[in-house]
Amino acid sequence: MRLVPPNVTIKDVATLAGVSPMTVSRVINGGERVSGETRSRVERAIGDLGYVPSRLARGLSRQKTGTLALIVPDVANPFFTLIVRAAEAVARRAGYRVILCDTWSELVIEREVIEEMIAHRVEGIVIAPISDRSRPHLRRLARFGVPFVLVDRTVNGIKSDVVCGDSLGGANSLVEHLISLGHRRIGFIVESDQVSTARDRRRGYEAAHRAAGLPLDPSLVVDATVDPAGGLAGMGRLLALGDRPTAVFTVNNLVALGAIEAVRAAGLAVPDDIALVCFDDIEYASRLYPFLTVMEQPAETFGTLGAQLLLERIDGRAPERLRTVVLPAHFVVRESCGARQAARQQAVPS
Amino acid sequence: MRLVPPNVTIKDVATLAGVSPMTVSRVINGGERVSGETRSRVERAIGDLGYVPSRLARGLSRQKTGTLALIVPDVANPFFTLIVRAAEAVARRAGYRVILCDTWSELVIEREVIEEMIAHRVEGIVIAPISDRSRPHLRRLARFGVPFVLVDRTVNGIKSDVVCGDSLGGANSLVEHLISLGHRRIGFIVESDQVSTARDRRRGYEAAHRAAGLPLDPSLVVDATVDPAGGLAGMGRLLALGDRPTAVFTVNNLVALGAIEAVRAAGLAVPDDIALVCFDDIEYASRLYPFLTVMEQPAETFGTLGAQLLLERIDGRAPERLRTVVLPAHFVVRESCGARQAARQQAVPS
DNA sequence: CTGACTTGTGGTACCGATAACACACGTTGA
DNA sequence: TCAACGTGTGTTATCGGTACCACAAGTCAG
Repeated sequence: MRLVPPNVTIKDVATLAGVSPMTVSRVINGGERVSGETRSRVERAIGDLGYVPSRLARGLSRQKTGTLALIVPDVANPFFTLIVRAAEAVARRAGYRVILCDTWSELVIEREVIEEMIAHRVEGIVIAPISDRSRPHLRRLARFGVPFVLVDRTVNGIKSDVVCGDSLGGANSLVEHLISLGHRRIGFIVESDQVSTARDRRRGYEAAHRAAGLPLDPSLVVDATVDPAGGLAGMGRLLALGDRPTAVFTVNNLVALGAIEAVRAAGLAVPDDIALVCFDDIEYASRLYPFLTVMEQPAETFGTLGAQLLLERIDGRAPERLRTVVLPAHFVVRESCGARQAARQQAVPS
Repeated sequence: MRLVPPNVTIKDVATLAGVSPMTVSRVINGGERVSGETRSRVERAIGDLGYVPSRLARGLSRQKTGTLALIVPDVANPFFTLIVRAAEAVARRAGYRVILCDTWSELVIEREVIEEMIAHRVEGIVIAPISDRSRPHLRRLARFGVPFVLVDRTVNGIKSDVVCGDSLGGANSLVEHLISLGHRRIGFIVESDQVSTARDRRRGYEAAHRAAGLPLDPSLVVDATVDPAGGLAGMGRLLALGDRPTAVFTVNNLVALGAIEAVRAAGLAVPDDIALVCFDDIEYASRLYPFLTVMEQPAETFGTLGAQLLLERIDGRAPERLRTVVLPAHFVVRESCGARQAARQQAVPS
């Protein structure tokens, strides 16, 4: 097993097959008029030399790379992982290669990554942006004429195709549910208003209160980072309130995990002392222990649709106007909200 | 906000700045002898035109891309997700860009992806291969002189740097633990012997039996796919045995989830009727519900070390000989093995 | 029989950058 | 005063492909 002599090029193949590079190129790219005999001679040469055409050269001369980028704030977040897989599958089936980028929810990295993708001359991008502060990065994409689709989050001041969930309606339903269970002081652990989903869920939270004629107590709404640590801290602050909430809504599942830890650390229990609901499911956790009452979003569909809209835009199959797809969320009642417990107690009156 | 005229090139910048393209190139790449005045003129031109150098062209002319690939069988598996994040962080800090590829545990896709990465002229690859059947793909990498590091799994017949866990020792400890709890019939749900980790864990399972003088019953070892569905099916078969096991060891965490479902579906409980242990933790699930007794592997370290070994190899800083790093696993006792329950009963004798 | 058309192939320029060398200027020291 | 050198910049060729046109040979209709 000899090492391939550094860089077999199309010329080497051409020489060995006794044809011009142009003919080799035709064989590689299929179709085109090449006689069967020549074709097989070239194919043999390719095999013998172990030739793999350079995407760099091809991209440069064709002026297109056949590559898309997929940018998310956190691949380790199961929600984004699902989006990524689905989008990649669609892109691959359409013959595109996909570069996956993780911004770690850091603006600086997001900027670098986007710049990098422009440099790579990707033909389009599916991106779950970090927040409204991503605006300059997206503007830059627009300036370069790189088509992009926003998934999960919109960005103020950016017009583009969008696939997102019904954060407002979903939050409204979750909080409504808590209210219907008799809760009057409902905490909300949420991230910065710079993130569209946080903003919308906050509006849903407020709408549900107004609809029920409940007052809005600002001290019940706390800001946090979107991870278990944020949930831990956020719930800590809520529990420290003089008049603490009897139920809490967290902006997503990871925050909920931290919140539960805080409740337990305080010697309390979910849902007995604090009822809990949140957005997004954690598939693996729910299989092991179907506990969290959640507003489940169809993550794969975000990815699938995002990629499809992008492909249509790239191919020019898309309509002129920009499209916004809002996917409904699915309410899953389990233990953490206390509804089942309440039902059981009702069924067996003491 | 005007659209950038299609493709600003180094020539456009040169013209606007009144210099040659070569000088622009010098400015872009820092260092080099360029007068301060010229430099700032060029920089202004770059800014005005919104110029971003093409990586394609640069890669082609420099004959190196500054890009690494990261290939895993399943990004949605939390274990691989952690590896990916860690490896990417290391590579990024070293100034490399990273292309992440998911093979979906399918050989065909793995082959395509590897071919694709050769075409992209990546400078090195960190790969968690699918199984021994990945051998031809890796051979091809070797043939092309693309350095690669195997993580998590080795491949028969492939020599390279490797970072893996102590599957043999870990499995041995897990099974030993079950035996020490009094179990005599211990099931094992595992994937094909073509996967090195499965092979090693099987050897550990057998070693523990031999050390304890227990017989090996082949009917207790069942093959399954490495996901919850596999666990469900595998446990189903074990439960159907006339003389069913009292404890089960599953090859990883996802399989364990399915196995638990099967136990529950049969109207039984873990650990009361069936004790359960497995490899790999699921961070999010364990936070919510610290239930599974696991052999936890330092996933991030797999990624960090894998990337480091690769970078050293690329830079020629690595020693001639190939290195194999075996990372110890960490035994975490929780509820699913029944040890705590046993301890409690012992503490409070009836 | 001839001109138009098809088929298979080659030649040349070019995609956008950089490597390697060339060269026009000071500077400097003997 | 002049050779040797350093500095800043330009020229040319090249990386590995493909687009576009040219062209020879064969086919076909009128």
